[in-house]
Amino acid sequence: MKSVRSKAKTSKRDAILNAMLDVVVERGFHEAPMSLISERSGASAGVIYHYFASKEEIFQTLYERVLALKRASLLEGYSPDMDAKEAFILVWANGYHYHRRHLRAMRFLDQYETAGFVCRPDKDSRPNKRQMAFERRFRNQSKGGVLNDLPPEVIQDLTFGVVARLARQPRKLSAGTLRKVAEKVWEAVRAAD
Amino acid sequence: MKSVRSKAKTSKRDAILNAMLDVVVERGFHEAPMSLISERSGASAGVIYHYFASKEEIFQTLYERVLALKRASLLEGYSPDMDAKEAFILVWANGYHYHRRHLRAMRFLDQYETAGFVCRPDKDSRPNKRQMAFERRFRNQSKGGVLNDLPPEVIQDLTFGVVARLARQPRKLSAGTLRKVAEKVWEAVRAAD
Amino acid sequence: MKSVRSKAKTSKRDAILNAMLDVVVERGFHEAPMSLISERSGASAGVIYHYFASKEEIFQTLYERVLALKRASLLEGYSPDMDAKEAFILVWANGYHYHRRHLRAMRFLDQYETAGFVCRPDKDSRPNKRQMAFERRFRNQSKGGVLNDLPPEVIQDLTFGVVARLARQPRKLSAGTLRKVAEKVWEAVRAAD
Amino acid sequence: MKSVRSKAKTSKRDAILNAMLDVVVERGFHEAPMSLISERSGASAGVIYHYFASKEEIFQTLYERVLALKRASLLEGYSPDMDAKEAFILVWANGYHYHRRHLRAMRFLDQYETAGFVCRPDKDSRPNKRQMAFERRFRNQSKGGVLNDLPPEVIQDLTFGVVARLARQPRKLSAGTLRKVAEKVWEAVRAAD
DNA sequence: AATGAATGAGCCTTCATTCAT
DNA sequence: TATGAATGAAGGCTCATTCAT
Repeated sequence: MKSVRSKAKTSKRDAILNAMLDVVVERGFHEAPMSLISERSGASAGVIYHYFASKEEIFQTLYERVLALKRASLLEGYSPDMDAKEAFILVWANGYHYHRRHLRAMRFLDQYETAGFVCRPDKDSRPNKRQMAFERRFRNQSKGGVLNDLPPEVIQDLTFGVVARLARQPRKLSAGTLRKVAEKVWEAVRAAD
Repeated sequence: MKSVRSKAKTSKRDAILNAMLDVVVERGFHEAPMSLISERSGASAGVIYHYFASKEEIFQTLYERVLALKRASLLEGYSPDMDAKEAFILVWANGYHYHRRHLRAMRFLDQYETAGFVCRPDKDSRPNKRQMAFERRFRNQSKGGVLNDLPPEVIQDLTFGVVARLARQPRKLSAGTLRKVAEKVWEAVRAAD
Repeated sequence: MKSVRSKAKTSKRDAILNAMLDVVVERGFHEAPMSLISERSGASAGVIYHYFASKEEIFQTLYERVLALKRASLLEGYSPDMDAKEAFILVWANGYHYHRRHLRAMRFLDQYETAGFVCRPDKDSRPNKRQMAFERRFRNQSKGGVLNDLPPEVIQDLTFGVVARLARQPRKLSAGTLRKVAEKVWEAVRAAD
Repeated sequence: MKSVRSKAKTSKRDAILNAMLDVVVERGFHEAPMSLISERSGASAGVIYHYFASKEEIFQTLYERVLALKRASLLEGYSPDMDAKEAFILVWANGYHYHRRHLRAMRFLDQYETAGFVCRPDKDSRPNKRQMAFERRFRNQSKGGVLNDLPPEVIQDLTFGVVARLARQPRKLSAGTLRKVAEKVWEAVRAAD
């Protein structure tokens, strides 16, 4: 009994979040009235406020959920034993595929961020050990990492920035092209020999 | 005086456009009520509709104006005699500086586009001869250009995509760093020897 | 209680319609702002749009409701056995009294029609058998009826047109006068002996 | 010079009145914005207020002008020597033709009156001698006139009311029909022998 | 948990009118 | 006389949110 109930609960909450995601992606932040969320999610105007304190909170929740998703699966298949270049290419391609699989969520992120919402620094993102080890390896040469000494935001942009935008393109890149691009990017950010 | 009148006229129209640009950049498309535009521009709620048919038209006008600006100044200082690499770096840096000088306008563009407004293909953008010559030079190797054969959207992203995002970063890059990044990018997109 | 709710619901909808009727009659179509309807009906500005899609729709609904009312009660007391003249006088007087009882509704109708609103032909007005029999009897002599051969619109005007306008006069006619007028009208439209 | 000027003046004033008449007839009192009057009349928004103190005054002026027109030509062709019945029929038919010739003006009148505008009793309508003589003749029998003793508003309605409505019908009545109707009406209102 | 009627501030826009020129 | 930019008070309508049920 309980589980059924709490499942229904969960699924209604999710329905609301999903409806909001869809609507924002399809129509933009403006033109995302609660009435539409209500209609699409199947939740009445009233209950929505049982699950969320305000419209803002739905955005916030969605934002955090999407961010969390994003952090999750980049390191799939990675092991510290791998050659640095191969590791980079793997993670980069992971990023590409991840973005393509979650295009709607990514577009929501875009909107959320460009629309100027306050993006409070993501508190839940304590990197786990694996992630920390990865980050320690892929940092500037001067800090003992395998990357060159361009400023971090530049590195960030050349790597994840590029992949994020490529993934948004309508045409999917072939595995071969993807690898070629990854190699070019690697050349741009790797430490000099 | 006619000039006074027409100047006042022009400036009020401009004041409206500028107010809208500012407000959208500062607060997003949502939360850009006409009342605020009115207040900031110094134009009464009523006159705005003397200059523009609707809020939408203000957006549209702004969008076109910003696009036109953007097209304008990339090739400054470029001459066909220049070495390809140097030319690339020059234009790339032009892009960087241009974006930084017009950050607000660029942010508006971002918003306009990510917010899902219909972006009708820019009809006024007939490239002039100089631009066409430039484009002929900087195209894929297989088409006789100086760039490698990665797909155009990839090239686009590696070059202008990167520069656009870097320019949005809060910290301004030094001339040295800028040049270094440009060189890396150039290595990524240039045709193989 | 369900009945309470649905009653409240109904009565609020009705309150809106009544308020609109009153306001339009008292002040005309122009000068019938929604704010006043809201105030008079006791419905907030917002809920009105819960019951009606637009101001126009209120007009439309009112118009149809009034038309339906009008069709209802002309033949009260009429029986085919009655002498034609007496029948005519009865129905004519029915019309008079009906109009006087629903003066406000009739004035609304006047306004609606003279103000140039589109009056789509009243679809719900299928005459029942009794009405059809009546109409068959009271038609032109050449078609087997008891009326003379003046064109239908003239007949219409001499009978219902006259009664409608008389009913709008401030002073109520006495039963005697009413009968006298009805007889005069009957003389004007009856078939020659 | 002067005459030219004052003629232009007059014609602009008239243009405004005519534009208003047209617009009100075509679109109703609501939806008759000054901007449209300005456009249709060729007078700028500003000058209109040189000729009229307010929108209301335009209505008022128009109303009085139309009323005056109406009074003007009913007695054309009438002479006291005529037989009462013939006189009645003549004047009645005059009314018919007059209304048909000035349908737009009449519709304006309808609108003005049904829209509930205050209709101050028409002060300029001092009947001239001829009119007074006519009215003295066509009054109740008990007051020495040639009409029966139905109440004045009833008489009014049976005569002018009927003719006014008939004239608004799309189809024009033939001279023959017109005469027949006039005779019927005459029978309804004339004094008993 | 859930409904959906209700609220009322606020949104975009219109429009009668004024006023500098 | 004439212009038309400017004003600002509504106007119709939307929408996040609340609340009785």
